[in-house]
Amino acid sequence: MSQPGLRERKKQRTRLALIDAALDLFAVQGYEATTVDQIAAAADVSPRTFFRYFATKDDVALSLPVDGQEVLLRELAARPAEEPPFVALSNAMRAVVTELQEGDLAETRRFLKARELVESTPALFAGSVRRMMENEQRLIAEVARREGTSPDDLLPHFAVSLFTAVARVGFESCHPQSAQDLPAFGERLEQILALAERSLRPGWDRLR
Amino acid sequence: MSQPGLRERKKQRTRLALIDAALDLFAVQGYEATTVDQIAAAADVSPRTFFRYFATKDDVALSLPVDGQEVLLRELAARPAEEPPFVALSNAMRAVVTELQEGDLAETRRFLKARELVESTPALFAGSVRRMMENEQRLIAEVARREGTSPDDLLPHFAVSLFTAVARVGFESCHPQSAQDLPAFGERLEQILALAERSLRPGWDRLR
DNA sequence: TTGTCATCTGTCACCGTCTGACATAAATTA
DNA sequence: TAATTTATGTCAGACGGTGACAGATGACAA
Repeated sequence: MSQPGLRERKKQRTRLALIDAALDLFAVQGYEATTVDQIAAAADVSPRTFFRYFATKDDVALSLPVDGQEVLLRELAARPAEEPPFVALSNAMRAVVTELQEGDLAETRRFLKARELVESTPALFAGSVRRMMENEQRLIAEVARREGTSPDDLLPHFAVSLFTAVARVGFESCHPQSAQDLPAFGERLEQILALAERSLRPGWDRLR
Repeated sequence: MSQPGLRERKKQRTRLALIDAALDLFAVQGYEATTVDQIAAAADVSPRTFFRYFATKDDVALSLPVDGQEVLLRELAARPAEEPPFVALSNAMRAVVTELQEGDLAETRRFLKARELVESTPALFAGSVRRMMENEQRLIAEVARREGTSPDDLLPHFAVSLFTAVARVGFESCHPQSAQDLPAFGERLEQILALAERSLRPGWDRLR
């Protein structure tokens, strides 16, 4: 019943072992105080192998949140074309949160752990922001495609930039510890989206 | 007439020498291909001394833009209390651009050079965003102080986050090459601020 | 089962960033 | 000029990250 071969399963196992080992060590000793050698030793692989799975040290903590960005992009592409950019982005984000709630428990726990760590570690936070900005370009491209405008057009940039700003503010002071607290994510999201709606003029994100 | 002593002047000179050497080398060879040793050699100091002036390699390229952030904060504090947050932030930014136009020519040239480099180098751009986010906290604190609310309050976060998003979009595709093109900055700023005003409801950034 | 092939892994050597410690040289002050 | 700061150079080293090569291991066909 296991689609992937032994080799592939082994790879996934060491990948998760590295992530878990890193997350634990980071939580106990702090990010900077933990060396790649320690992570590799804890996961029972050579230091060189670590870098075959993750390009940089922060990648190991950021890989899960980055996957989340990927999901957001996928959900955005799935939204109907009638929805204006900001609405589509909002609904895509709602779908991501829902997906997180319905996902595997261990996976959710890992994600929360990683998020907590990233939020409280400046170096990791910086890396996270960097990847978010890279992804922002792809969000802009997708919005431009939906709206039938050029990616150089100001509106997609403006809409996406505003949306990420809103989302960032919404989640920055929301720290669910366990998977039980997860609905807090959804509530917080609705709260901040409501505030955004109160602040923005109707139809601002679509040309008339 | 020179207020600071010889020692202080010498320090400023090597500091500028390091910045100029770095900016030149970065422009010619690229950021990653340039080593700290090369920069130090070009500025005629030991590599160790480089790190006494700049904590990291990217610091040397980012120090000027970071100074700009400092100016923004100072100008914000100088705005009258009647101005709502977003207006005060806008006017503070206008003041920064004006200050840049009226400043020393060589200084302006350096700033433009650094900005161009940061914009086109992912690693530097990431560092730039990181520092901007650190500064964002101070902007939030200042807005909260002006409005007499807690820094934990959602509104200062929201207002500052929206403003930086707007500013970022406005400047991202504006690349004045020489000091002559500098008015383009101001025009671009007015353009994006007008778009923001069209998109936001009047009075959104202040409690009623 | 066996042998071939592709792929993953460990070892080694290396470069570049960044830091602590110590000695030296230069500027400041008396 | 002598004494005291303070900046700088030299040195050694930790850590992140990479290329190259060899050996181990799973995939696959005969």
